[in-house]
Amino acid sequence: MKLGGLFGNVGVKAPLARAPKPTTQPGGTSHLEAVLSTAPPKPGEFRIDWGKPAPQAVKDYEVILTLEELEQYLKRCQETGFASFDWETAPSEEARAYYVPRINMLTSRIEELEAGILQLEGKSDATVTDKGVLKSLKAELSVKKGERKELEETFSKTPFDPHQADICTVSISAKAHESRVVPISHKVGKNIAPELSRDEAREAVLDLMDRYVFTHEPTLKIAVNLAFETKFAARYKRYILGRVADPLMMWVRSMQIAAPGRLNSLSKPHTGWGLKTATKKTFGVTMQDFSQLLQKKGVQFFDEIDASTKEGFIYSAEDADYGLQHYHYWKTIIEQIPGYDKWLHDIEMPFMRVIGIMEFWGMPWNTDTANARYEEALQAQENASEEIKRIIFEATGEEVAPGKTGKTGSVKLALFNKMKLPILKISDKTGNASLDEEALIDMRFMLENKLESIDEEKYLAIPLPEGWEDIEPDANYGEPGFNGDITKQERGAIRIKKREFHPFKDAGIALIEQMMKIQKYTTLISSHIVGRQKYLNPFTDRIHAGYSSFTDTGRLNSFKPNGQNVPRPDNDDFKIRSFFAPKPGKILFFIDFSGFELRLIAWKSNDEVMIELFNTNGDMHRRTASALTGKPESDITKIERTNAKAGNFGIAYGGTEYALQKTFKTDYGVRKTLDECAAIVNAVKTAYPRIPQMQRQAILDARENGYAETIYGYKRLLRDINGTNSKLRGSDERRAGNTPIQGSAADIMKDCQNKVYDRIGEDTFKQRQGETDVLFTHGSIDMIAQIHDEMIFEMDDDPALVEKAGAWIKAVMERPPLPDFPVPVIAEASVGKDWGTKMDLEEWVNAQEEVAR
DNA sequence: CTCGAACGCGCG
DNA sequence: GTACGAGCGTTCGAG
Repeated sequence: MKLGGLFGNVGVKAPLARAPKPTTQPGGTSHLEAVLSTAPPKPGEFRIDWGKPAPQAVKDYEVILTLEELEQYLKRCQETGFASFDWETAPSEEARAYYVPRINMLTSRIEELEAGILQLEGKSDATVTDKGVLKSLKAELSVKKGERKELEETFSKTPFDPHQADICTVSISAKAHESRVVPISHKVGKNIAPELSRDEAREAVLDLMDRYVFTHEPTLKIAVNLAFETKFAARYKRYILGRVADPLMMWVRSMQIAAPGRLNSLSKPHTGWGLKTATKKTFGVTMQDFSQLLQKKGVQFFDEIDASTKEGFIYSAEDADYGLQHYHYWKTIIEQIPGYDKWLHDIEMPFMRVIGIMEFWGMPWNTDTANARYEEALQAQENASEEIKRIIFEATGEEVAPGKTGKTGSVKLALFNKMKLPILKISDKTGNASLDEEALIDMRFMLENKLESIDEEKYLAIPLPEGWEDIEPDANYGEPGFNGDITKQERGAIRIKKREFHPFKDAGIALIEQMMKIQKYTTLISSHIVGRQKYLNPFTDRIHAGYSSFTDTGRLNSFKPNGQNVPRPDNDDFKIRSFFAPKPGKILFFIDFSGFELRLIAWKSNDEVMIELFNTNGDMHRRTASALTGKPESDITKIERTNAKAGNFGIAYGGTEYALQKTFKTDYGVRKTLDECAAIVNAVKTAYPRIPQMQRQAILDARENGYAETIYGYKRLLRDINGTNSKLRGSDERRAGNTPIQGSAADIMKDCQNKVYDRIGEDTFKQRQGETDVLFTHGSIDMIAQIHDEMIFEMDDDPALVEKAGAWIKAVMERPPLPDFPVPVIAEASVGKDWGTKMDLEEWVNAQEEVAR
């Protein structure tokens, strides 16, 4: 690799071919690196000149207390082209009115209980009744203390929730080392525009920021953790448009590639790299600590300090200043990583706003439906548990505790030691018997077919030879029943045929049935009903899942709760998706990429067959089935198509026959031999010869580069691609094939969502300016979730609006991701009153028009 | 009593 | 030995 090619035309100060200066900057190993830099870079090694950040200057920090001054400073942002900004937030009046009395009530009850306990404990002639009362008082005290602690914690976190907090301070920086702080709603000291109410003042401040900065395309809006700033802007119906940057994203993404050793965690690369840490490590500056500041002032929330004094505003001022300084420094780093400046500015940093808006809206949740189904689910779980206890007791006389999973130690003991059911899978790490769905399916199959080992499955298809009744399969030469003419397979078949059923066959099968049920019920209840409802926001009646994009492929992930793994109705007895239902007057709109990854494989591999198929609206699964069976596509049965679908799907993962076999067993309920699965894998590779070719090429590229790359330039290091450990290397080879597909899908989805955010922001701004011809306004069309190849919107229940907006979104998604993209990209839209019942968009619009007539 | 590993299951 | 990516609840043993 040529250095010039790698670093070509980037705006760094020092020529890169020479050894970097000794430095204490991230990734810099000074002397060692200087020596090594004369050798060509190894795969995955980026020769970064970590440079030297500009030194700190005398600070120009001021408080702004009039709207006129604010306007002047925002004009200065337009002049410099930079607006680094930060919100400070504090609980809203509503939130305070909600939490404070509740906490106080708990406190007075706790005091009452403590007094009662003290009195009873002081009693020398305590009766049995007294002792009972004392015990119950202590129990209640412990409960109340727990409740208070939880409520206090929740209250203390309200500043992070735009539905329970307000912006109380804004800080803005147009240039490094200068910063302006705008106190809006502090309870002490001076605030901006004292003649206005605080809500009016906040509106006035945001209005200026909106007009001069957020909607001023060329001014670069900079915020560390832009998702947070976006959320609070959305609270006031403001959108951050045009050019944006998030320095946190810049330093994390830079180090992920160029200095992974500096990160605390490779899987969660942002951990321990917040603004304060990054500023210490990059500039050697210790910023003021937020909680220490509050503690020093003896207050709980930021709006309780006087931000009009130097000591009070310096904290906010620093955030905006260092945000900008980080931007300048890390820009010199990302420019040295090929493609990263563009990818970060065009895709990744603007996407932080999408994360913010999706976290802001969350998903509507119907508590009544959820509670009703929860009762049903608990009953089903209880029934399964009782059945497990009963079956094992009747079979063995043992009393077991099935727990919530039916797989506790006592159950395993009864299962394997008393009932002697076959052990199917053994864990590599602990040597314990596994009882996952696959193992249970195999166990049941063995009991049903008298197998002693799952390897005997292959004998079941062997026809029994003539006179098998008289043949003893295990007899030696000369012994009665010996027959030297039968094959090993026939011997196996006879052995099974003559065998008795397992003594606990029926009990075992019944037990397995219940174990499969209880595990599924427990997962549904714990993770998907209780585990979601506990995140219900009392101020919105919605569930606001968190999102992040620090995954290895660049995909989004979701947490607290995970909004991307809600069970599909076809795999969920309790229909949990139907709990997600908007209020009357609203509908949910779903739009998903059709066969997205397969289309990206067609692009990446340039496979003529796939390209032709997608361009002629052909059916890829049918085509694979045809290749597999040799039959014409018109004769392919549903089952044959399903088999092929599993094969097509698996190929993207670097598919093996073993994994395919398992997929068939657990997902499709079909038993297939390894040979059959290998035939399917082989059929796919033969039908689309460029796929394996592309995967081989991807491995070669990754070996040379040390990373895999996506369509718009995200890079994923593959540290073991040239390693000696064949298992790890194999994993990285499959990743090399898969990451450009999965990661490109993520890039394209982000780009689409960015465009939707922009559109909503533009229309919402226009509406505020008095324009009436607007469609995508905040509160009428809202992007509320993303599940990898699907976006979910909440919209007004207005067919004309849904149809128009749907068409626009569809068009955005169906744009070619690159010029001359070889296959069409297709998005399919549907509408539902809730997430559990969807209808095609067209169908729904027609039905609505029917109703209207 | 807390914490983390292992396991199992939900999604694309 | 047995596929890509992700989060979370339960169980169980270590500290």
